[in-house]
Amino acid sequence: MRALTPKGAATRQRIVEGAAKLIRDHGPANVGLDDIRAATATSKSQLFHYFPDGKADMLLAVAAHEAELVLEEQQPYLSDLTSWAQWEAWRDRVIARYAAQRRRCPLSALTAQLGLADPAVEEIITGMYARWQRHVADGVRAVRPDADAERVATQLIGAIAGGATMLVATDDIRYLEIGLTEAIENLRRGAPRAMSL
Amino acid sequence: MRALTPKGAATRQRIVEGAAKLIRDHGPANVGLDDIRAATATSKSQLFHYFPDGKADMLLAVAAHEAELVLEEQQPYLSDLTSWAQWEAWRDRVIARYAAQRRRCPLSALTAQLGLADPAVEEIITGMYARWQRHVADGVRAVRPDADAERVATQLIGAIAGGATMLVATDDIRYLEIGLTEAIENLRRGAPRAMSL
DNA sequence: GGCATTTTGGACTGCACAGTCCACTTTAAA
DNA sequence: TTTAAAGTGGACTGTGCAGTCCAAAATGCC
Repeated sequence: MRALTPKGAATRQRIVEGAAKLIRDHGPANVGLDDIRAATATSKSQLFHYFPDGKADMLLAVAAHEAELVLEEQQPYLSDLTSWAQWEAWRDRVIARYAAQRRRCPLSALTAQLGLADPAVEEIITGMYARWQRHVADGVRAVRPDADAERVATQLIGAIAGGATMLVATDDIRYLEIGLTEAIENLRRGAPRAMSL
Repeated sequence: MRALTPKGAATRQRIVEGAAKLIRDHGPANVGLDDIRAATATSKSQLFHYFPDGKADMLLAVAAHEAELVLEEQQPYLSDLTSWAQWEAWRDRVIARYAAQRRRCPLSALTAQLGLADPAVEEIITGMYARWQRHVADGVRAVRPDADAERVATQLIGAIAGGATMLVATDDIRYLEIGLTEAIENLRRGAPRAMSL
């Protein structure tokens, strides 16, 4: 797998992006290797050349790719939540992104397909959430140094996850709008300290 | 499909419950009709006798069954959120239920498998959430008549959905604990009115 | 230019698994 | 007790699709 020539790397990239698009459009369950082959102008042997462990291997690469996009699409705000204005811009970006995507959440579809049992999948997902939450916690510390940043960040990530889940389930963006808005509002007006459950 | 004798109804029920258990344990993708046949002591012809449209038909019945359970397991609290003590008992029940289930969320797994494209699946899911949210909104009106009950209920359902999603993704119950606790706390101390986004 | 390695084409294999078929048995109503 | 309908058993079929194989072409290195 090492020693990829530029040409090879380009092909591999083409496969990942082509597969990602197909999966976004039709769902992982409805996309076969032949579809990917056709959409990316490749042959069966190429697919297995770049992903020796087969389809699972490939979907894993697609999942990693999608996870990366999730965070990238929140930039530059996510890395710079240093003012309430930035927080609002971030919130609007997140809501707009999910509103555009509607029910098509490639990442949740992929993980459901691959199964969290696979440690590699789990690593991708938990890693992404960890980075996401770290950025948010940094932002909390910037605007509310007295707050329990980790707790607030946990609440915020949970609100987004819930909004996304409900969006997929009911095609209604309000769960995300309300959940995220209230959570930020909550942070803004008070400063929740660690408390017992 | 009408004219089910008691024996037939029992068999059908046995199939649904047996399939539900298998799916909870192994995930819908890893359960075939032969597994269900073996686990429920039935034959292929019985499966298709009771579910003429095949596997999808059967998984639909399983999904409806699981959706029913989700609400039932929150009773009697969910229908009687008339005091803060009841609210806390409800919260504890919800958290305990998900803590016990850990990553195995049969409903999300099933819907991911069946796809929300199917109107029958969507009906089951949206119907369940609608009933859930209605109960919660009733509870809000009982303890905070001045609050925007629908908005608060939306926030609460979103927090639970997010907690469940993060539990599946990261095997960490704190998202649910914190999200639900903060949302209730938020309701308790203030009374959010409708506000512009 | 020549040799090794990477990249590519596409036919072929294997099988898991949903779905079919028909014969047999049990149930229940008249 | 007869008989029509519901219930049951299990072998069989068809196929969609992941994965294999080998041979040919392009590429890179000395």
